[in-house]
Amino acid sequence: MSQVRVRFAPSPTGFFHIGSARTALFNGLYARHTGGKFILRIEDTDKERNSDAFLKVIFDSMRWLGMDWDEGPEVGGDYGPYFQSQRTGLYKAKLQELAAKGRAYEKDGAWWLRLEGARTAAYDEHLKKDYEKVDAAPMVLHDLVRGQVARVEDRDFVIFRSNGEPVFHFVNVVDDIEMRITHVIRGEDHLSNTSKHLELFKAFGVEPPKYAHIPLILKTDGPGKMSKRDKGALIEEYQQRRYLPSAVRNYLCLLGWTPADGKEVLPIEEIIRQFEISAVHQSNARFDERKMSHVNAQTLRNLPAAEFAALARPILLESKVIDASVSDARLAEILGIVQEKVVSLEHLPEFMGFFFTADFKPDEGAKANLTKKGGDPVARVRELLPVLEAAAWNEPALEAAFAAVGAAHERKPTDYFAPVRFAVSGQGGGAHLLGVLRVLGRDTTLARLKSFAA
RNA sequence: GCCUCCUUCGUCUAGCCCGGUCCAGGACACCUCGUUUUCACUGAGGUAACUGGGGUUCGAAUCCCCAAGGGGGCGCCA
Repeated sequence: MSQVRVRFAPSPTGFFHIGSARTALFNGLYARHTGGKFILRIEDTDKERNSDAFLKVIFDSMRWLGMDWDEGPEVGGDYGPYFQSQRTGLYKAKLQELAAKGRAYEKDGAWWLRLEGARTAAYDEHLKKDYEKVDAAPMVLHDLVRGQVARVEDRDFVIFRSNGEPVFHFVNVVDDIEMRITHVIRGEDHLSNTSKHLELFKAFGVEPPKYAHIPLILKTDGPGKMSKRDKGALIEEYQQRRYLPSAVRNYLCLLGWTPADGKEVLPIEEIIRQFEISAVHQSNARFDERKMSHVNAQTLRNLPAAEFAALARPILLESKVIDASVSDARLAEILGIVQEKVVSLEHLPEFMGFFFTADFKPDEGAKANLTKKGGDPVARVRELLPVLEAAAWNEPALEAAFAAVGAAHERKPTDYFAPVRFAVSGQGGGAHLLGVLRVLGRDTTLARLKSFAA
């Protein structure tokens, strides 16, 4: 079989929707899996609804997600131009081709595709109007995901508007032919359009590509598919919230497809290796922000330390937690104990800000919890202070100090943990406490404890 | 109204094609417990599902039919 050629064909009419991202992703995965080509084509035939700003959103989002295209805008290719607005001549020529065959005709200023079959008058309950029903043969689709799906297209449809512009169904098919597309992977919302497309391929006398209609992403709760107004529906939201693009991509793969080996958090190379269209699910999936967040956290913790640091530094700079004077070595030391606990880059500044300033904002909830377990927190810190002052500043010694003070006052060593954490960080949770004290350093730790106990 | 797709824990799903190994496995979330480390960590447990009804069969989550529910489409939008 010849080389696989798939395309993602968005219309720059809005934001980059999570469903679009996944469609693009599945196309890209299939291209990479098979060693084929991934083509980006911009469907901007409707001038009323297009904008250059939206175009940039598509490019930025796709690149952010690591979905680079082999042919298309900004990269070129042998089958361009890749903007449908620049292919008008081609569409007109193809329309003439159908007209010459007697398969297209003009009516009310628009051009229509003429279906083959006997005609009768009928009434459409939905549109509340009469129409000419065509007794056409069913179009049988052998969908790679859904199997055989037959549907009858029973009336002629518009392929060129009266304003001279071609409609979606027409350009979509013409370009798939001209661009030598071998597989069309798209959302299930296009399933019932496919009979129109198959009629067009038939009219052109061209063998249609293989189709794969993938399930849709539904709202977390409530009826219907994700709409752009739903929380979490737009890729830019994840960029703003510091999600790792690889984690977003990973989660999106899990919506509609399952890795054969059952591992859910896995690198893109492994996803590409395992990805099969035949394994794509048939049923729609509900979007789950919490699971996505979990995938993000897992991915974050699995990052090599250097990579984590490279991501963390600009975020900490931007939030003014650190300035440029903080050395890589110092940052690495802190990040070393933070990475295993933090769940998102978004929360990194508040999670580790106390390492750089004593002027942190105490967590009121944590403060309220202090007295619950260990009694009076100030008393605990006072008991502990002299022992810590005498201790060597490494984790085993610090652990021994907590144990000693606990034994001396007939308390559990852990009764001292929460007060100490709160005193040095203002928080109720966070990185491993002994590590925090070690990295914070003897002087800073003791100073904050004294200040707390004063 | 018509066309079409889908239907396993709250959610994402494995199993279904090739019926018995499934009183249905995993993950997220939730709950409980654990550690001389509190915790946004980690470990161990737990609650929780084959939409319903017929049929085929010795035997059905798995095959067939019907119903119900959900999704999508029905535009000179894409």
